[in-house]
Amino acid sequence: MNGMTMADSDEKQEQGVKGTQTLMRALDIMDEVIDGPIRAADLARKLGMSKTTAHRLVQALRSRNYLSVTREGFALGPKLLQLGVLATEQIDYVRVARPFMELLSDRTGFCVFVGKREGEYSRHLDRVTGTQRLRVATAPGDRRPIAETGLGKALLLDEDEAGWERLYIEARGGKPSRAQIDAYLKDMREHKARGTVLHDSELGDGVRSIAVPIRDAKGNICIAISIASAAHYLTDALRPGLAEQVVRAAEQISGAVGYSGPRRA
Amino acid sequence: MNGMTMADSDEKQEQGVKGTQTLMRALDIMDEVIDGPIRAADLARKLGMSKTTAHRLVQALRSRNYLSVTREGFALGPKLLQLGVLATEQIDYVRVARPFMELLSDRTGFCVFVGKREGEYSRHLDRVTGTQRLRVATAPGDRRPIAETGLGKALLLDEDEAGWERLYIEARGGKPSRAQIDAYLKDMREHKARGTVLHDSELGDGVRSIAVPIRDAKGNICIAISIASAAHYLTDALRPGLAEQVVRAAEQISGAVGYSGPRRA
DNA sequence: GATATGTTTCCGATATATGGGACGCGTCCG
DNA sequence: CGGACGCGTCCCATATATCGGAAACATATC
Repeated sequence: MNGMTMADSDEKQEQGVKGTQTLMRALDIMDEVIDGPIRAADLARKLGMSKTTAHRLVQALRSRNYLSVTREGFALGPKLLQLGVLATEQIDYVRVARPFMELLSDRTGFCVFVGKREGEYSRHLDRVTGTQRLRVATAPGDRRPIAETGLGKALLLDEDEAGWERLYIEARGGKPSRAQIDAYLKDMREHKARGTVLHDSELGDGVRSIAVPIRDAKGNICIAISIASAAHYLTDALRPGLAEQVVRAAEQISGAVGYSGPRRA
Repeated sequence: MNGMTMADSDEKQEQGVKGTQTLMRALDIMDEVIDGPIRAADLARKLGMSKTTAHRLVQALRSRNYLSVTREGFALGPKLLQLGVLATEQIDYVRVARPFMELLSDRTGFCVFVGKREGEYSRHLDRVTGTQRLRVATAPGDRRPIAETGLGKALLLDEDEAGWERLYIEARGGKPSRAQIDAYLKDMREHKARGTVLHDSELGDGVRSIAVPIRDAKGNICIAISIASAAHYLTDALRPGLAEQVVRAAEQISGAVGYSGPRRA
């Protein structure tokens, strides 16, 4: 159809590893099949390979159960179910997140944290200390009531309001006033709508943070990332721009652990 | 170092598709990585390929996020999380099961059914009519109380006893006697221990069935398969051999939808 | 039954993957 | 401290595994 004939003119810059054309093409096929069942002939057209090649690769993938045959063409195969489940067990969120945390720290200069939920607590898993003189003391391994940290709030964004209220009361130990609870809920609603948590420590130590949830392949919040510093540095003026960067980092990490958007079209 | 040199003795008979050595080797690597993080050099040894080749393939897979690098070697990558989830949505249990149902029907001559659970009911999804004159009337789409069919019982094997009792009572509409309930529970315990459901219809129509659950990649029972016929054909003498065959079919289907055994070693 | 679209097989030329070997690096050990 | 070892990385000549054309076959469309 198009001038695909010979003129692949410039190289694809994403070739990456040389000597793997076959593999790469096969994986290209997998990527196409992600979008739903597709016919071998269509694959050949879309990927600019001969019908023969498409057919050969597709058969190979099917013989290994990476693809399955359906009435409407080839679909993702059962082997992927197995691999998916096993990958879940092998994935190390911290290791995946590391490089992105470092990048974020480099670009902002702030301390970066990731943490996960442990029941009513949030557990800090990893930290990248920024370039700033003033450091936030929280160390990996620390556990704090989930409702009272920025990271924790981010982990709670999918929770319902009853959950927020319950966890807030628990975190408060004593019994907060109705007004306090309502203020907290209002706060959380805003965070949720924005997808970003802007947090000022209630301990009066002037620590501020910006936290964003990270979602796994199933769309659930699995960990959260945050940057934190003294309010003196993390000023209101800077917040929007920084929030933007944290969100971007969170999106990249989400992608790297298999998240593929709110809902596949 | 070891006698790996040349003596890979017999070829793999499962080469299947020709002209895909690279792909096949890459997928062999994936299969090795399934067993846990592994070093590139070990892959080369285990799979009888040169270090160079192993390295090249591994890099290619990593560049596509099918593998990730960890301290202890290469592990399953985030892309598999994404593919796993999407495969779940694309998998069509009925289509996967079809060929196995036909095989089972051919070999036994009986009617074969598959069905899934719908709350307190079991829904018959597909049927392969056997060669026998006498046919079981249940058609795809039919819904029966889950506790009163063989297929349904197989779907319940993972349920706890309280669940069994509740569903049995519901199925009975009226209130069964304590003795009836206990008999039912005893029955279910036996089915569960055996992994196979031997069912005689309580309607007095002389219909018998043998049902076995099918498990998905997570190990959960997702559908069940059964053969059914008149007790006149499906005699006590035949039962053990037939049960064996149904179990084998169920195992194959389970494998085809990603189940990888009770628990990976 | 004729046309169109997709699937499968076969085969020779050549682009492509292969493995030997070398290098740098970190670690273990005497 | 120096040497041996294991691992990841790179280069390159070579063998061969891979590619695509063509055509038989299968199925859908009209």
